[in-house]
Amino acid sequence: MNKVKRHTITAALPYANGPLHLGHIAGCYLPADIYVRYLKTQNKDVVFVCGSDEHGAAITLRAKKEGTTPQAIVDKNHAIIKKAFIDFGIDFDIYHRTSSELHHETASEFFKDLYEKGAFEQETSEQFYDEQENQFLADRYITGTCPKCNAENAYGDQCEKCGSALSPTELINPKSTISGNAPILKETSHWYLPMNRHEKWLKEWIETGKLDGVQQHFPDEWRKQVIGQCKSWIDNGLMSRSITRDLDWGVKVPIEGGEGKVLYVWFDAPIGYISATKQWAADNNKNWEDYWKSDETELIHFIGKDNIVFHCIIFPIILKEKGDCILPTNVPANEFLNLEGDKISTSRNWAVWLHEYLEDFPNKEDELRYVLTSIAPETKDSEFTWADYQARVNNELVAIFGNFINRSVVLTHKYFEGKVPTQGELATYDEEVLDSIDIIKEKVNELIVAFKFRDAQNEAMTLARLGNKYLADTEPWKLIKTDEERVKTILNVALQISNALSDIFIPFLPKTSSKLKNILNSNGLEELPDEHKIGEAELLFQKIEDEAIEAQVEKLHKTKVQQSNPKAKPMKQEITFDEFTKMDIRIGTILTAEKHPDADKLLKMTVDTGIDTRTIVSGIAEHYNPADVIGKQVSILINLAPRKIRGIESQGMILMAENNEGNLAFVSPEKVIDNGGEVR
RNA sequence: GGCGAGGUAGCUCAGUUGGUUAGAGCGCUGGAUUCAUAACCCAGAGGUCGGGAGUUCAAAUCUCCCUCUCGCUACCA
Repeated sequence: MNKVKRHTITAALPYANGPLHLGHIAGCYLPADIYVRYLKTQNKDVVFVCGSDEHGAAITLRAKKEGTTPQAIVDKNHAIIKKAFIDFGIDFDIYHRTSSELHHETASEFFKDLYEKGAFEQETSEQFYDEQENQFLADRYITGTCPKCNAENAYGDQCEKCGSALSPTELINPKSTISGNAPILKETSHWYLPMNRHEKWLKEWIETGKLDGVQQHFPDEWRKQVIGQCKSWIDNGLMSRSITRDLDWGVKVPIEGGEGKVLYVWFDAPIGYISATKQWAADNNKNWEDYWKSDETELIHFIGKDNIVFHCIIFPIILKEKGDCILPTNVPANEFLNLEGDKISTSRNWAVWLHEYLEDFPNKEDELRYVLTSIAPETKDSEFTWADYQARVNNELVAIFGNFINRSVVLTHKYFEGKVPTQGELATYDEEVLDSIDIIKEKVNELIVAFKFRDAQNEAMTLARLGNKYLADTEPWKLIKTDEERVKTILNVALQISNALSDIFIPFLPKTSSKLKNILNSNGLEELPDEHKIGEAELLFQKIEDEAIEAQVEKLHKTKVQQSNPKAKPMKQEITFDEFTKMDIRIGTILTAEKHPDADKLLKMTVDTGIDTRTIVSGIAEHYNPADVIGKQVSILINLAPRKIRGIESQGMILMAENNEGNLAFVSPEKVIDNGGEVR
């Protein structure tokens, strides 16, 4: 690529369906913010865009459930998220939203343009339709029994109980969530992005960094897991993906035949980066096209690993089809952040919410930034624990950084009335220390540019460590009795280090940096001049007390307990006795059991039902070893229509009880019953 | 099952194209010190680099097999 003149930095658009947790912050917003703040210290031309992703069926569904409008839902969440970002100090140039008029316009134009270029294929298929409401039902508007785990109220695209991805037609007893009626299948037409057309250039672009023969990025600079994941996708063959939906909340499909349809969220959301840039450009007298269409612009997407396919495959296809847009220069996706030994989970409420942290730890934004950067999941999943948070704040920020500043400032006040003492003749040691300031700065910069923020921050801390060592080695508190001139030089050097720290930490700890600059009275000063008056000593960081940490751990576990003992599911619809007697449930004995040869979760069993011996395939391999189930008496639904599962016909269903954690147990008779005994 | 990424000191992590006694920060132990938020400074202990086999003069690093964790994916009546 040509010389980089400007930078377009994006951070994944948060979904306006709930608040942000620490995983989001560590995953993309904090690294993006560090990178951007660094670029700005270098006076680079940079725009940092983000915004709320406000479309999608999940939001309309929620609105319905809460008896409000989708707009009200997103207005509320947009405000919460935006405020949390501002309070925390993520410094977007613009935090936009996809429900804005400008975004609709932009996404609409994009679609139309690509449509006219023949980038899409139209396909007709059968989809569920609610006759009473006269509308097609998006995946999320259909619930039914999950075909995988039998949970009630699985959505048409996903079962939240077992996490399986579904398609609506797989659901058992599908129901429209709008009218409650059973939907019918009806033909509808949608547009698809035929991604297979793009496999060849994508593969070359990912693997070699070349696009149409031009070096566009350097794969060595990309994270291994990003390249690996992309190759995996491409090598498995890219499928056509539908980019429209029958829904009325979203960006309207702007072409003939598109009535009643909107763009699917993942098509519309990344374009949000562009519409945000447009808005920012309009507000700041800039030309947005410079930031998306110039090959002198570096485009960086900060995301979590769950977003790799969208940013490295789908969005690049869209951008390339558009013709005049640049492709991302790098996509430094982070892995996941775990919490206290478990995955972060919104549904189980196993999370530390950003807005709650900001309330519980006022004015400790930088402490959280420091810890999250120290443990950033850059190369593998990492773990946040409150004990570690406390240790890092107390042992590193307080003891090393804060302490060094405090001792330098206190000594200056004590001996020289708060004025920077004149630098006398420098000893070799002084020169070495002063030289290492620039060396460390240079190293930090190199690491930031390579997206190694964890290492970069650690390198920055070495300057504070060096400062402490310098004071310990030179012992000005002793020398003051014998050699005041020497002490002047020593403290001058210590203050120059302090000042350098205020610069070097700008990207990582912006609030601390400006606090330090206030203490040193050094805004805009690269070096502190002789006799410069500094402010009073003030602690940069406070220790985190044990009680505060214990309270957080307790809070976390308490909310989890609440969630893991939810109320039992509501009763299903009433049925008649007749309907009940249709089910023929018998006691049977498992005779043989083996793992299904082609599936991990399935056991193939033969059972004696008293009537016959038959084969049943059941998804319990993760809960039971074959050897342990042989001989067990179980309840079997024997008149269920046979069905082939992964190549083997299953003739009935073994009844299982399931607890809140998804653990399974056989429903067995309390004493031995003859095989074939009826359950009624 | 397929694919991708990981498994390195108590904890969080580095280890570039294979090369001398495997590193950092924190924690731990001991020492020194008092300017400083019992902070800082010095020293030390601590690792058969997930397990096994192979290639090589030489393997944490390359190859194969196994195993565990995370993600994507298939299967779950």
